[in-house]
Amino acid sequence: MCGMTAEAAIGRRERKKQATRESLIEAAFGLFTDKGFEATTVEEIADAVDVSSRTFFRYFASKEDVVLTFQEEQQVMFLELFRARPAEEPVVTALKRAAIEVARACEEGVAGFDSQRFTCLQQLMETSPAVMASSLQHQQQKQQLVAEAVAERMGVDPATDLRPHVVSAFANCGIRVASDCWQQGRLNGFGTFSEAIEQAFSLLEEGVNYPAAVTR
Amino acid sequence: MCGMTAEAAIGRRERKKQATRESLIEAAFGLFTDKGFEATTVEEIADAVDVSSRTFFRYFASKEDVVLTFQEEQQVMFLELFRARPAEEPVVTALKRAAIEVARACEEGVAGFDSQRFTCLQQLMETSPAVMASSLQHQQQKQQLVAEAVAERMGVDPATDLRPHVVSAFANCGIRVASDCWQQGRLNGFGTFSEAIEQAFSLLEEGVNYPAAVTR
DNA sequence: CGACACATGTCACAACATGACACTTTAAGC
DNA sequence: GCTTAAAGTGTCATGTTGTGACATGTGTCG
Repeated sequence: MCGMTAEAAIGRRERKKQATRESLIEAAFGLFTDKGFEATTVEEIADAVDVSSRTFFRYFASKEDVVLTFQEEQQVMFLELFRARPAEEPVVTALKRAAIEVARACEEGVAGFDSQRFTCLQQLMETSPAVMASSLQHQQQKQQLVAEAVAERMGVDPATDLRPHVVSAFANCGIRVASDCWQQGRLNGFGTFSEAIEQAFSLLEEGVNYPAAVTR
Repeated sequence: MCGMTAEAAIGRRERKKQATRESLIEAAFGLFTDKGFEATTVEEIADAVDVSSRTFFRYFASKEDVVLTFQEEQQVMFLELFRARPAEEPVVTALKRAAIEVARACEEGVAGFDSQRFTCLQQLMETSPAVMASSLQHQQQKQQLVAEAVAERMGVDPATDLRPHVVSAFANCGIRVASDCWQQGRLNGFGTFSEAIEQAFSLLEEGVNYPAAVTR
């Protein structure tokens, strides 16, 4: 540990790769913010970083893929936090706490979590159907991992028990709904994203099978 | 009502349009089933019906759009059935019953609901990410309508209350999870799609905030 | 230094999607 | 019935996404 950072430990080639990758993301987010998602072409992004379009597709499978980078990081963090929750906590409560922590990180912009990009991603999803679609799909795909973690915590077999899948799907939904409603300025009074998440998951904790006449 | 069907009441032009549209769907599903979604080109579909590719895009906004036709119908039926549920039923219960009815219709192939196409759609979603993505997006989009119906039933304002949105999102999830797990042959013993739906929604009715040790 | 692996550029190409314009069929008015 | 407007379709051109093949440089390691 002679003061070498992890960055310096790896070779120049790897460093360059990371650099162009990061540059591409940076350029992409910039252009998307300025001109919108569909209006900016892959060629423009590549040109901005001075690489060929072909190279862009060696880093990202599609134009959508660039913006999902961020979501991927969120997902990883979420899963880690969830696994770290104390075992005594009921499942949904643990999921809620984990989700809130991620939301906070996004808001405050902790360690690599750029809050500006977070906002940008939210807006892109609203304005661009393509981004929305791939975001949903990505989340859906990652949901499988959450289901496994949930099953482990519950001590049941995810291959035969429906419950962990249902729970993880609902967690997904909670986050999505909170995000949507927060974006649209719903939630009378509540401002932050994490508060929206809190609210959505609390409903799930309490149960949602409301009778026809709702008074509370 | 001199024996004229609704079909004959409209003009020849409209009839032809419906015919080509239906033919396109038919041809598309056939080719998708045979060769898979990505492997069949729009041109092939168009050729099969003897129209130009350009015409295809006058009927459907995209290749994905063809397969979503069916999902759209399901959605419409679901909303109708939900609205028709007795007011005394708790919300989630009503959603469950409606979902089960739709599932039954798909299985049995009632009135325009071809059970073969239903199966095909399910498989396409599993095998083709593009289909999955657009399906998710379509469902997400239609969820707004369900939220409004839920809000109406609950007697609350969807613009300021988070609950109807959460509930409709969860309903969506329930259907999705049931579909996925049913496809993958999970659900020890339970065979039909409607039974899977039943199971998923029942969990939601009962509440899902399970403690760490699950015994039941 | 020299051999090798890897990243990138260039070229070619297929498929999706859309705009513009011309042509035919259908519907509607007199 | 004839005319005229509207709607559907075909053809052509074009832009963008995404991928395969091959050549060329640049980094890595012995």
